[in-house]
Amino acid sequence: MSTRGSKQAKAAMPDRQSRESWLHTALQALAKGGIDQVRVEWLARDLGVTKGSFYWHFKDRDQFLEALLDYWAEQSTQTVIGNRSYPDDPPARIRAVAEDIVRRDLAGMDPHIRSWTQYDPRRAKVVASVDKLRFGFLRDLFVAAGYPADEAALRAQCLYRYALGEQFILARESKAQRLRRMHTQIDLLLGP
Amino acid sequence: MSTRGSKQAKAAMPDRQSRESWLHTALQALAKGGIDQVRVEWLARDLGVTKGSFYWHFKDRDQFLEALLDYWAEQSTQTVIGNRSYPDDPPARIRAVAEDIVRRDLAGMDPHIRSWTQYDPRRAKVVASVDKLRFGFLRDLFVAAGYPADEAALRAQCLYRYALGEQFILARESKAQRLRRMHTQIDLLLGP
DNA sequence: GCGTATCCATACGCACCCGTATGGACAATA
DNA sequence: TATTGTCCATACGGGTGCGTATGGATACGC
Repeated sequence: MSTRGSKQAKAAMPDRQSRESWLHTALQALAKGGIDQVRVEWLARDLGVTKGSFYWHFKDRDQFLEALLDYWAEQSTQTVIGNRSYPDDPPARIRAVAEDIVRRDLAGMDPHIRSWTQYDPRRAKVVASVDKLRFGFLRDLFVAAGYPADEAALRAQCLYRYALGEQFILARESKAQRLRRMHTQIDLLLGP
Repeated sequence: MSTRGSKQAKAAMPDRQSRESWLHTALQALAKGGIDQVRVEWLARDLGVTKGSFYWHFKDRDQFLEALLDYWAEQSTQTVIGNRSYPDDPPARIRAVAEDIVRRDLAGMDPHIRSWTQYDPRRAKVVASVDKLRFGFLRDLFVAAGYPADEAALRAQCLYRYALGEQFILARESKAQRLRRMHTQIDLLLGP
């Protein structure tokens, strides 16, 4: 079936799986259809192995899902904070960061994550910490743009909820349309 | 076990189920834990009957879920449009409607709905129509407040996404805090 | 070469949930 | 009372996904 056993396989596509390769595949599955798409045997099929591998790396599905949530938190905070170089001009910075949020690979994952974790206090805590971190990053941008603390927080909260809500609007729009509207949106927030 | 068979049962709690009582219970289950909480036998247990009733009212689970989505669409649009009496003053109207959105019983359902329907074109169409209707309602409010069409649409889109995103923030906040922030938010949108 | 550790394949039992088949309880009607 | 229609209980088959038990394959240290 697969190229299993070939010794010239690239290091990027190894036969032996790691914890992270399982988590990565699970995130893909989660992004496509929610948490109930994350099934052990389905992930195994995607990876070209059997679940024997899964139960070697993880105790059970519950512990795996906990690890998956932490993995998502790590990925999504890294994406926002990122070490990318943003412009120095504060308004341009805000625009660039907002674009990154819209463009990022994790787009569309949030509804699934939040639907999954909404009524589980332990999991909700992880999501809340991610929200706090991402919001704080945005707020600091508005502070850098010259707004006082409370004004900056208000505008950051608006922008964050806007970006979050944007993911859930299922209207058939191009990414360009979304970006253009977000620019107008930011102009409104940076205005008075 | 239950009061099954008592003839003095209120009409609001009948022994015999209807299509709507199944759909209502399913919405409750959906709001609590997503679409995978909507299981035939679990709903039956909640209703105090067996699934024999379910399969008399519905063909199968798939058709039931289609009906459930339509039921949600009907409920949520009715909640927004509602025949409630809102103030005449446009800004006060906007505030009142926004409060209703935050306060409404359907709060917290959207993430589950959107996580469920995101990658199903037929279902996404239903959700998109709900978005369109709710957005149009908000936009008309801003038009009534004196904004030109494009400005009104921009502000309505911002407010709608804000309200949508608000549902997904899992931070431990009181409803009062959320309402207060939304008021400040609306003031910002009504400002310049 | 030998043992050991790492990682996966295979096979199995089990629980859960869907859908069906069949009959029974109850009400309305004649 | 007899009959018919409505609604539900019970029992069953079948599929699916979780977790385990066990052995095999490969790599590495000695």
